[in-house]
Amino acid sequence: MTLKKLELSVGELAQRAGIAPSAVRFYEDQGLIFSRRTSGNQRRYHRAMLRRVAFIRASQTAGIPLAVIADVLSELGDHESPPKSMWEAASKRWIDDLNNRIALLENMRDMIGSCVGCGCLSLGECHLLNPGDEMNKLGPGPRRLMRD
Amino acid sequence: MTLKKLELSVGELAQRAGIAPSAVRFYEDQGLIFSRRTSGNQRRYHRAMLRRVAFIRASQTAGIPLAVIADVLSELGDHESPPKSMWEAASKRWIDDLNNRIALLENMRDMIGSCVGCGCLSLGECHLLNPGDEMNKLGPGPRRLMRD
DNA sequence: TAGCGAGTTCAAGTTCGCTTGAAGTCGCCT
DNA sequence: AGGCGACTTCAAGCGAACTTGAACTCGCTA
Repeated sequence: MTLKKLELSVGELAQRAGIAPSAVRFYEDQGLIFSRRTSGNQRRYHRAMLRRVAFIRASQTAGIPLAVIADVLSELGDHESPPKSMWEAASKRWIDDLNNRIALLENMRDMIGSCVGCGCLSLGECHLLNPGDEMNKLGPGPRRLMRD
Repeated sequence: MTLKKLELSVGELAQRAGIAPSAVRFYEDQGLIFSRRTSGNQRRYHRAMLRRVAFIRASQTAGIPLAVIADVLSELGDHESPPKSMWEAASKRWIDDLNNRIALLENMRDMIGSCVGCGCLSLGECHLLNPGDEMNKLGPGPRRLMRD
């Protein structure tokens, strides 16, 4: 019946993307998405923003901070057809990062697995708890799970 | 020459664990580690706390929030020989969680890999950006990368 | 025993990723 | 034309994980 809208209000985008309207505005403030305004100053989002939000959420799920997502997204630009080379570079960045994070988690998991039942928190022979500085090097600062 | 100390001050523990003294105190406030006090009210940590801090940092690196770490650690208790069954349960919890997170990251990576060069942020055929609700289901709330 | 680097507490500040609230405006349906 | 739900901005608040600063005390060394 109704024909497919190509512009969405904040509330519509929010609902269809599965996030709160406040989050949509927040993302726009942060330069992650953009909109045009109606004569009455209301936001109107192109349907493409749905995909952009999906990309943002997916990236977040992988633990990538908004600032980094914004960075990649801004390199992609506001235009409709982003340069392929840019997207390739961004993808490489993502993948390298994801691979690092996956490796870390796998190490954790395997170490914990080998720990089961050893009671190692009070004994001395666990290689999770005596990792020879490996872990210390990897996560020194505050909540820096990733990035540079 | 000097014999191995079995108690460490805040600063010593901090340095040897590779974190700031303020972080050490913070962890103690949060019940992640504990100490005895000297007659002059200064903290003295048992060497075992080094391992505990290593464990905390390792867990954090895997993206596990302090509250959860504290939870597991408190179940393990302050005593020297934690019940094996408890440690097994905790390990299972960790491993399940890690496996979930690893799967998520691998999906992300593979999707991005298959995206290289497709320019999909503006085109319509990318399965990263049109994941059929998969991703939306997985990461709906704010920064909830994990937990329950 | 004096000095001073390291320790103490407590309150406030910081970043991230939003949410909430107040005060007011828009736009669509009847 | 009126009504009311959805929109607007701006400021403040929140929880996690710490850091910073002020004001003061300890404890080891010379």
